[in-house]
Amino acid sequence: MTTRKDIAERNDRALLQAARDVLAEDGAHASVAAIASRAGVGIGSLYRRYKTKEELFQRLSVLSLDHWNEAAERGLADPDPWAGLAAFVRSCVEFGQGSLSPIAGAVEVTREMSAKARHGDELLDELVRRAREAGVLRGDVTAVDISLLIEQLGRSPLVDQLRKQGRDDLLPAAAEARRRLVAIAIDGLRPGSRPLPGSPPGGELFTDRWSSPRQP
Amino acid sequence: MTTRKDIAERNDRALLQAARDVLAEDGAHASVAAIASRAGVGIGSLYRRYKTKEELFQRLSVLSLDHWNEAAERGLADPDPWAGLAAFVRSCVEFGQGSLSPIAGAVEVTREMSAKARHGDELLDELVRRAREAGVLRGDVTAVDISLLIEQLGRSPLVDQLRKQGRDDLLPAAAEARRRLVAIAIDGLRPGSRPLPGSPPGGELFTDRWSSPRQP
DNA sequence: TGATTGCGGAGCGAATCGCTCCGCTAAGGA
DNA sequence: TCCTTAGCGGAGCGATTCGCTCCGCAATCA
Repeated sequence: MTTRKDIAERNDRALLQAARDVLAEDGAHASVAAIASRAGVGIGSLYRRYKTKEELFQRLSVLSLDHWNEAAERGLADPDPWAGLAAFVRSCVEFGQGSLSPIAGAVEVTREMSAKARHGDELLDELVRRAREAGVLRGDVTAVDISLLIEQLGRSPLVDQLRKQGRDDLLPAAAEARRRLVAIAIDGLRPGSRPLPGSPPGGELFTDRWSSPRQP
Repeated sequence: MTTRKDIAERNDRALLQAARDVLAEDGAHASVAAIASRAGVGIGSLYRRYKTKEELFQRLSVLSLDHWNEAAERGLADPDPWAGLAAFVRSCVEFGQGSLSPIAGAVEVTREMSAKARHGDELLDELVRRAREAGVLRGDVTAVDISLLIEQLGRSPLVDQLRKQGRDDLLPAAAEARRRLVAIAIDGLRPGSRPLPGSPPGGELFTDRWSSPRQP
């Protein structure tokens, strides 16, 4: 038997996942109608849970930060420094961290969010430091590089395109191709003799993500 | 002295580059007003050159396919198989091939475009075959994987976000960080003992990109 | 200098936006 | 079993943004 509460919880989860999907496809222009439709939920139901579009996006941001931190903790708990780091990256990519970059500069950043972001930075720094000391990470790869890698891999243009064309039959193949791509990119982090171009990016790029002022 | 013709040509180049930039940031929702504004050109001037928005996007697609094919020819001309492949990928990423995926399924695909796309597929296949036979490419990396890698790296979320926040001072650092990221991803293509997950994607995924029917 | 080219942007109708409100279905209580 | 009511879906609101047209005016050519 499905109680009211069950339906509500299922709808809420569907809404959050749909919001991530639509954000990944449409970026900052993602509309609430598209999110509700993707979730298979009426617009009215969305607005009973979230007073405004911004409130939904803030909730999404907090959940995303929580996932980042939990994944980093799990990675640190792994005795193998490389396995821990790789699992962290993979988890963040699969969660869809990268799809949130369009709203990172658009939502009001609460004190809670910037505190969690700061903590997440520290955890990633530790993951990187541990992997580098163990010699399983390219010496010139920084935490900023990994953060950007996660963001860059967050979207799946091919999956988006196929879905818009209604080629649902090819979606599994596309998802698998994407998984291979992520594996390739992660392998690029392992030690190699080829130096990366340019100087390592400073911390300013990283810590600024959730704390910089909104565009007026 | 700047003649009328000079101004027209400069404007046309600015429009095409602006279109790529805005497409990378806003995806399929990119507006002509945003493109013209980014190019520093009036909307009227844009519409004298291109009758409709679709015509601009088609021109962009053809230029993109041309660049792909020329970059692949240059890569094949390089006696070093790995250097040729890496230069091809880097050139396509820098050109912004990835930013066109939102319109690939939206514009009317002409016979000319699908012919060029088919030729581009053959060139990439040859680049991959050559590199693999030379032993400078992971044995389980396919042409599809490389095509997806180019598409995935085509956007630069961090640069977009910083620009929207008006942090132009950080743009050079962000661009450099992106260059490092591309280098990391390309390095992942080199031979390694770690097998990629899943089975190699079939050609259906690849050749379908510019030839599949439009969504009704 | 007069003719003319072509640039920039105000403004058009149409489409889409975020959001409100309400009829109606179906779960809960007796 | 039947009434109550929680809560879902979507029509429709005003505001905004869309693609695109048209024209006044500055700058170039003859």
